[in-house]
Amino acid sequence: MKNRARVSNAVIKRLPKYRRYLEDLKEKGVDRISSGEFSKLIGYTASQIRQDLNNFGGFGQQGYGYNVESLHRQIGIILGIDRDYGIVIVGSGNLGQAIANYMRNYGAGFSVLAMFDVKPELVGRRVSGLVISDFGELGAYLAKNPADIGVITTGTESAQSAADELVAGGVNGLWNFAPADLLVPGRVALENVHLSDSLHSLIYYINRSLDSK
Amino acid sequence: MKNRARVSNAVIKRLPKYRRYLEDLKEKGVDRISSGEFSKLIGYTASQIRQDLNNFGGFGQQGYGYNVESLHRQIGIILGIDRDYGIVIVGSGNLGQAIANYMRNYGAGFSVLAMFDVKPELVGRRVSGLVISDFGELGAYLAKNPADIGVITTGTESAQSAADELVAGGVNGLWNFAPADLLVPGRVALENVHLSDSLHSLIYYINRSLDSK
DNA sequence: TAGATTGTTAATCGATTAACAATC
DNA sequence: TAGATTGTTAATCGATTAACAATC
Repeated sequence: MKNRARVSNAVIKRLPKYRRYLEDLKEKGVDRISSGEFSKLIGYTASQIRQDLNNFGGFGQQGYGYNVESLHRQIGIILGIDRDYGIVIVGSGNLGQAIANYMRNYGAGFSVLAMFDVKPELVGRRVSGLVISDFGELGAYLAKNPADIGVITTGTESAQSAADELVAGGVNGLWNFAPADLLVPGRVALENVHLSDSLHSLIYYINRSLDSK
Repeated sequence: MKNRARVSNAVIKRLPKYRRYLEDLKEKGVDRISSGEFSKLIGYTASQIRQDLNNFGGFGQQGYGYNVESLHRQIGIILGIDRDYGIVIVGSGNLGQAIANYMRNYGAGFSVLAMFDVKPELVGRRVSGLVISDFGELGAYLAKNPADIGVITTGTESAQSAADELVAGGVNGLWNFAPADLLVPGRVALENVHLSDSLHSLIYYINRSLDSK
């Protein structure tokens, strides 16, 4: 067990954004940045930026700031995106196909290994070079070809059973797009993309700003 | 200007989840629930549930709890999903098409009015009964057909100009799927679905649980 | 060296939880 | 009425911001 103090969820959720901005800066040829300049760009306080980064070590240098290239790489390592992940997608409708494409064109880092669906009319179809398999074959497939991440793009009613099969098959994380709160053992990471919840809060904010006019 | 005290973002983000669980309960024929029972189900403390709901009024009744059907309806009204929204989608690749389908099959509440793209090979194509138009026509279209919400499923580089056109065309909210932080005037609501950020934090948690084994 | 800027501790702010009087 | 459970105030907890000594 690695002795890393637990870092708050709020910090983790900001890391990808830091990395995204550092990538931009890198592309623009900027090679150093202070927490003050970074603050103006990204919209977090300088204090928060320094505090956040210091959860993982002292990446800066007094009087200089942070080296863009090196910090970008470090955050990649902290997140763990410096290695490859095998992906399996369950639910091969429109959304599943879009995610398959998204991940295949992501650049390095993700290999979409297989796609599954229960619907006979989808099984056998080709999506960006992959043939959709029957959901019933998922267990046997994972036994032979271990995967890191299971993507759930099924309907609500099938989401939990998809999760169960994926977990039984040994995946370490689930990326869930179904509007359901899945039950998974503690060892399995779960990240939800609840599109309908997101849309609902958008609508709240639309009406709030309409109200105040 | 409606005199509604500002409710914290954390509360708003929980409202759709409350509603989702109430919908389930309604379907199961449950007609009342106490904050204590609800707590066990949804995983928030009873205290938080009562506190959250009381931001919008006293929906409960001492000694009884909350009426499921009525609370479900009330939260819908608070969110503003008791009326219809016209949607325009900019970016008609895989993700845009998936979202178009998603919204068209959402049930009531959303009308996807039109879809746009810059790519000539997409323009003219048919997606679930809609013909994709050229992005250049967006301004003229919105002038004739006002829309409430603009969905941005373009690439990163086109996202800001898509946002600008949509805002100029009078939409009240943007649902942004591009990995970019858009600049929009205060009157326009903005909700981001940063898939890559979500995926990156999933990967962090996968590695953290692998570490601690 | 002097100036800039970090790393880190202390202060503040906001959100969550606990407690309990009000009341159905 | 008695019991249950809310609405709401007070206490706690955690996250953000401010301040500043350390140091490049």
